[in-house]
Amino acid sequence: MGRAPCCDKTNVKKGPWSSEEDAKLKEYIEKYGTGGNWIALPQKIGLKRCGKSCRLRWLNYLRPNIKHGGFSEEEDNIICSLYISIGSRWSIIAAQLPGRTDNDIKNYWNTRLKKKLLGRRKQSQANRLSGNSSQDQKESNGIETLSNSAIERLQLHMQLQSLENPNFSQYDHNNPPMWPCKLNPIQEKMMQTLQLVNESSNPLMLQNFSPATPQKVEYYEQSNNPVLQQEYNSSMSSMMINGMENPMGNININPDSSSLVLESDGGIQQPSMELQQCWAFQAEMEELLSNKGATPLEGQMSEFDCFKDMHAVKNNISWWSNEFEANSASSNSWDSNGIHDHKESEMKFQEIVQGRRMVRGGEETEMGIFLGTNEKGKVDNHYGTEGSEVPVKNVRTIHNHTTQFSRSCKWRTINLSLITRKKEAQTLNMSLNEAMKGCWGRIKQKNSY
DNA sequence: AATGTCATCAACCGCGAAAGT
DNA sequence: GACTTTCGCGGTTGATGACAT
Repeated sequence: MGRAPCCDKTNVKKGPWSSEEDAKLKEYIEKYGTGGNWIALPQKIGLKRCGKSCRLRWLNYLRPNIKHGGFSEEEDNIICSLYISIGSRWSIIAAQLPGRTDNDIKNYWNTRLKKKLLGRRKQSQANRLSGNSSQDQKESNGIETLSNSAIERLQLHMQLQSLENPNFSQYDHNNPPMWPCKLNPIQEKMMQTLQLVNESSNPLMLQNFSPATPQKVEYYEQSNNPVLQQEYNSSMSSMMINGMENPMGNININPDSSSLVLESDGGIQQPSMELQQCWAFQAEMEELLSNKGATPLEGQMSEFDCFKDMHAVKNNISWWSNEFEANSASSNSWDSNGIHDHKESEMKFQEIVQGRRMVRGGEETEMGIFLGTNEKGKVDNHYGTEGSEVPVKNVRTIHNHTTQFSRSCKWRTINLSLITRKKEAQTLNMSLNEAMKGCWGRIKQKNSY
């Protein structure tokens, strides 16, 4: 049985909130609270909104002490560092930044910080290629040297921080610092967060990050930081529960090895599931950062370089097959499952796009009919009239204009829409063109080639 | 001025987890 | 234990505006 809808979709308003709606919601929640039931809330207030929408509006916008924009350098560092360490767990990251919402941070990361990071990475690569000194490379980017594990990255990050901040002791692989080394607020926050993450997901990891040495205990006890205090108390009580006097091991990083070995009294432990996931993520991040995906594999696109050329677009036609639909219907991610051989791609291309070749300005251009609908069947009329032909390479341009260049997913939904129409056509025993009526993208006359 | 490109961000959607029955 | 409802999260989208050509 499918999930029951949270509200009557036909009877709820969507889109931007008006100031009246905001005022109603704010006033009610400030007076009575949410009542522990967001779904029932809009009815009580008399708002024609979905409960989820109310919740989102309150949490991301109306709630008191929300900050918008103007991220500080320190906040940038925290976000970057935590993202590198724990990935896209925005709610956890947001918890470290008072007044910031997960949505805000997510947007900020996706639109700015990620690019900043990638920019630094590229600069670093350029430096390396141009034969800059090792010192230059070291200075160029902390990300460059980060690898292998969240913890190692974190420590390397701290190492880099120490170069900038003499108060922060240099990390020495052979002599790992005894706690407490003086952490700056960012590092402290990161450690706290990692600890909380580990605590919530893996008791073993907590053991490896909790106070072990007398110095560390003293540091916690003397700390005025309520978070540290609380953390200390909880880890102490955890010890009591487990009946362990000194359960903590040390983290031993072997500088010659890519692996992080966790040692405890019981010997070498396998890395936790959480940590392994972290590593897997790091590998992905590393790949992303090193731009390995810049040249799409056949039928596959990198997030930052989709539609790189006609050839790639054409090969991607294989997504239009029914098999691809079946695969993609249950997954939001790109993979190679929906990729079929090139011949099939060609056939689909010919069959669906009805391509032909023409010469324009001395340049041979492949023409096709562009489909400009999204998966809801909504037509984008930005470019002109129904059924127009468009240079296939222009599909990319249209796609750019209406849906943003880097959104490969949108391209997929466009394709899926075509699949849907094609199926309809099969079911109704009609031609694809008939089924597509009203759904072809529009190309402005002015844009004619 | 028209068109094209890109950035931004509020809001939506679907999913899994948690809580309730 | 099975099923339903609600919450919270992260991914994604669409509208809009700034800037470039």
